[in-house]
Amino acid sequence: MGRHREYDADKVLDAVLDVFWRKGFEGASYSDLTEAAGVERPALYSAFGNKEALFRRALERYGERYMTHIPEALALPTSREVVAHLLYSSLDLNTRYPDKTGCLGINGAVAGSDEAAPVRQALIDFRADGEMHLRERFERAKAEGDLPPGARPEALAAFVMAVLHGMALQAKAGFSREVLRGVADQALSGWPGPAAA
Amino acid sequence: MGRHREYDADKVLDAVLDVFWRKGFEGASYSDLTEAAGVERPALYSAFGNKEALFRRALERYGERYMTHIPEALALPTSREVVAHLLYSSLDLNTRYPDKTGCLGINGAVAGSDEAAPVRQALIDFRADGEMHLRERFERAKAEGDLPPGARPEALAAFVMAVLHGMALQAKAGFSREVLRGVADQALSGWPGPAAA
DNA sequence: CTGTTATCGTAACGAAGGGTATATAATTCT
DNA sequence: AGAATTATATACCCTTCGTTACGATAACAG
Repeated sequence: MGRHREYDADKVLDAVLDVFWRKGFEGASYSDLTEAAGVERPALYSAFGNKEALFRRALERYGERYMTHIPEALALPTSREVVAHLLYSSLDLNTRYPDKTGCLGINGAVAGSDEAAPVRQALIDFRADGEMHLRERFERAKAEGDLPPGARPEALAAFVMAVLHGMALQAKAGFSREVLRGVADQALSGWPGPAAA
Repeated sequence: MGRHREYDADKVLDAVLDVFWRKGFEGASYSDLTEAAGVERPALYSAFGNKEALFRRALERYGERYMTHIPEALALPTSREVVAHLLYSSLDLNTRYPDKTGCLGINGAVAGSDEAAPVRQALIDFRADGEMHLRERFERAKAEGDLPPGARPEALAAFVMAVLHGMALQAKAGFSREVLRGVADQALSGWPGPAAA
């Protein structure tokens, strides 16, 4: 019983996600969020909790809605294809929406006040999760002979993540798809093949 | 004539720089800055202007004090040496001070409120300046035959910057020197040599 | 219809943000 | 010494921040 909510909580979360994507956690004010969501302040609080909880929900949704290319990539047969898919699909995501370039996993928070430390840690964990899956995929590739015996899955995974994050920063800085494509190409050109010693 | 200032403006700027390095532009409050500098608020204003002007001065100083490895790298004889020096010396800088990891050029601001847009642009310009010098260096390398005729200096420069920035983010996230070394190694392993077609 | 329950909107809260007015202390010039 | 000038320090300004009380409104159960 009781009154029904007059807004669509999913749409609200999407609107909030967009704002966090553009402005990051600390850069997005509650007024920004409520205005974008078309909802009054107490509605956001009652539905999602405080700003940090709201951000975590938005990050979770980001993973579900926009990170679908990661499992897609990991399922490809060779490590080279995994990396290629990861690079080019991330490039696309980072530049697809002109009003929210880059990646929430990075834009959300890099540096900031001490109060926002838990949010930064959540983002670090978020990125570490992807890196872990990638490392495991490369370990498998190494075991399968798809990567040379001397390959270091941990280093390769960290390298791919570094390029992805670097590209995300560049996208946020306004770099064109073409330039980012050159970055991805170069990252891929040095990828170790199965034949190497 | 008039009273002498009781503090060392250079030391104050260094202290301010450290805070911005750790917390970024918007994450650093004026109280943080004055406390670290050991100086009252009006002193900062009278010496450097408002927060944005103070940040720009700090960024300028950062370039002078901490980016000395860039001209060093550019002066090396081959593009491979240039990149190697850039990667490993940046790695060192990004992890040298445990209390200010990463790079001010990135930590300073990635995303944030609309009010801070000029500061973000200043940082974008700051990074673009380094990339431009790198691209010019690679163009020279190409002309000298140090890079193959098919090499794309713009893409190579963007790639190196992407790796550098990705590593800076990883350093800020707490990655160890060893892992970052693996990233740099992999970035360098795919570098085009003079012999390629 | 009435009582209960949950949402809505207004309006406010205390805290912290960046930025200054002002009065005092220190130094130099005349 | 006295006037002019510059730095220091206290204390405050106004705005915005995240968060919440509270009364009005709407839906359901009996």
